[in-house]
Amino acid sequence: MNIDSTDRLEKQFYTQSVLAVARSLIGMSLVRQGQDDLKKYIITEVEAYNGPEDQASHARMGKTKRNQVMFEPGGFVYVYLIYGLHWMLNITTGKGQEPGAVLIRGLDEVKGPGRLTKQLLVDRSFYGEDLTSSKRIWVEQAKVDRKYKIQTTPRIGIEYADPFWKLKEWRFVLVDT
DNA sequence: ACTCGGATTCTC
DNA sequence: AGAATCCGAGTA
Repeated sequence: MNIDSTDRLEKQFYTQSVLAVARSLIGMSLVRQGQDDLKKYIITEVEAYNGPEDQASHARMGKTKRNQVMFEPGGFVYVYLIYGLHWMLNITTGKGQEPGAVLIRGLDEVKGPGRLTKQLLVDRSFYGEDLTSSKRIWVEQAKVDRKYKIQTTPRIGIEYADPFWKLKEWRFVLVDT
């Protein structure tokens, strides 16, 4: 089997709206190719962060050194360090006009955005990685048959945002049925 | 140059 | 409930 699976998601998937991408990523496989091992993890929890008007998003202050990849067309990795301790893994979305990113918060084996980057060895070296061509990380359609529904809730850890944005149900969680 | 605080996790 | 621990962003 080809190591670079033909099931890899292509550019047009990521250039959809951030909400469409976030919802669709639930149940898909996050693939991590290491030195001599390839692992696939089902994505079970994500959050959508939208353009400058979203007062919970890093894009709220416009384009900066840290968030600049959010302003590119979708399909890139956006990683940043939070609390000086944890790397957050995001996937950028949109056509390039409107910044957007989906935070990967949980996998079937790994609960928590900080824990999963630690387990998958994702750090700042992944900033800007192209998911449509990377040799070490990408997303593909999961092959396993799994019955589930998608639950939505407000996003976690954004107490700084005003209620209008804090209350938006832009967190998506896989719930087995 | 200096301050502030965060899309979290672990331990007490 | 508090600590750990870094650096980007805002202010000047």
